[in-house]
Amino acid sequence: MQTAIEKKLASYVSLDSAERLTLSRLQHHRSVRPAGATLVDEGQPKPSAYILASGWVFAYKGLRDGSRQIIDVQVPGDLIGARNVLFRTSEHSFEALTDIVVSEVSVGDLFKAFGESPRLAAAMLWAASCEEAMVVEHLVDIGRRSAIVRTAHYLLELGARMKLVGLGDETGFACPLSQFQLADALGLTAIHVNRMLRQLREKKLLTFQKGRVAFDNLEGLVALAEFDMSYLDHSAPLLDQRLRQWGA
Amino acid sequence: MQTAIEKKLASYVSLDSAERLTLSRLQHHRSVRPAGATLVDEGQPKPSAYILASGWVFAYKGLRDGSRQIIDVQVPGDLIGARNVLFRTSEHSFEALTDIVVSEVSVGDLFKAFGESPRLAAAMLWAASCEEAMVVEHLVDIGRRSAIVRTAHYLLELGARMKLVGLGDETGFACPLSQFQLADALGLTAIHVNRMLRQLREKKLLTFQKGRVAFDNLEGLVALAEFDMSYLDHSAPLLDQRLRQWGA
DNA sequence: CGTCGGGTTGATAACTTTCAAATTTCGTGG
DNA sequence: CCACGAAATTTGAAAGTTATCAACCCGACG
Repeated sequence: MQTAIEKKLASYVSLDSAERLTLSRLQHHRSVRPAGATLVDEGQPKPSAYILASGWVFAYKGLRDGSRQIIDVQVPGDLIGARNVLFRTSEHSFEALTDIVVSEVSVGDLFKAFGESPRLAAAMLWAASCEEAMVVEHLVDIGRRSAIVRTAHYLLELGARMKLVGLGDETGFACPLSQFQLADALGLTAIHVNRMLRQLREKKLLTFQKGRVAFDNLEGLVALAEFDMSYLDHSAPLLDQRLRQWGA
Repeated sequence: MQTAIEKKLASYVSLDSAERLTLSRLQHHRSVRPAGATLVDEGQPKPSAYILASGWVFAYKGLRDGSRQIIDVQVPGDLIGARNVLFRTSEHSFEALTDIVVSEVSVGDLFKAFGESPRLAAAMLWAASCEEAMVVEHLVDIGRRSAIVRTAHYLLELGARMKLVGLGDETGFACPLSQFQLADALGLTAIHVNRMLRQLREKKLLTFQKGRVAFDNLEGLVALAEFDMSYLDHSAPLLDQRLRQWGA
């Protein structure tokens, strides 16, 4: 069976069997963590990354006053800690939102894999670059969009990402975030998130209940949120073209 | 004379004369742009990056309703477009805030330089990673800090960055941002920024007037903003240690 | 001299949080 | 299977923060 990351990367570039083997070797050190487990703690150097096979993880930064800001959430197929591993100690913590299955990947193995397959490296860097684009989009979300638009936009983005790994479609997806966690991601209060969700429900745009986000009116939702998913699109053709340019 | 980027990178790792030569070769294609010029426009692929030699640039994303969010600002010594160049079309626009001097760097030259000197590559990736950490910090700023704390925090960060390239000290720095632009960076209204600046002035913490930010009471300011500059610290020792680990 | 882009200020409106409490959901032990 | 308690969701009312609207000031510039 195809793991989430294999599915995702395959949608970026076509990988041959040697590359697929390299990728699957990266996922050897599997482990299971319970919901609530801390993967990487703020401030501690952690010279390994994780590939998330199943479940959700989120990266957050805690503030002195006890509040916190969720930077981004990782869904199956995402690389965890890619940014922090290479050159910096971790600036933020990672916590499992659900029970998860992760593969620990050491920096050495990652580099070795990159050396064996430039195409694989390109696909993974592309994925990392998409995740960074999402952080930027998140910044815009929080900085300049009203609470309701922000909420809609964020849930649409999550839906698009889940669809990319086959865990969601245009009708919705399973979302384990509590309203408190959603609030920490959106820079709002849980209470206000609740009201925004009610508004969205009353407008018959989306329903978020019992751990599932249902897009009741996807078109209307996209219009409300000004959602433009180009920042996380596949663009396999573009990536392939770039690779050819560089002779990889 | 040392350019800003040379000064900055030298503070990360010690570069030998060959590496310094490589770095200076990257800065051959100098050009001057007037304030207000657009370097990279949203949505257009742009297969080159820029090294900013002097002046300020900012990256922003415009929204349909005419408002915009400034993602980050680049000060002398920063690499512009590093993120977008390698694998993605540009998600946001770059605009010169002042008259600037930039060196255009093609992807090819960049890769070649990286091949010639792993230490140089590490230093530049480190710098890029610091810039990313600043975006994350910016996200936390906007998401979870009050307007006044946010304003103080942001100006402190800019001050720290300017100090890194020798353009500022603990008394303050020259800051060409208008209150409108500061507002677009902070996710606030220019009017509200004005009030926050007044409050900071009345508390004798900082004065922002005539294009200069003066830290009237740096200690108090750091306390108010909960400013912890570790996310953009030098850490030359750490980087050197990592390099040795990898045998570079 | 008049205009124009910033900056400054006040009054009012809108949005979001805070506080308080009721209701529902869900896991656990009886 | 039911009861219980903890956690999450939901709602209302009041308070606080930030945006909007409307002026006015000021220095730069043609």
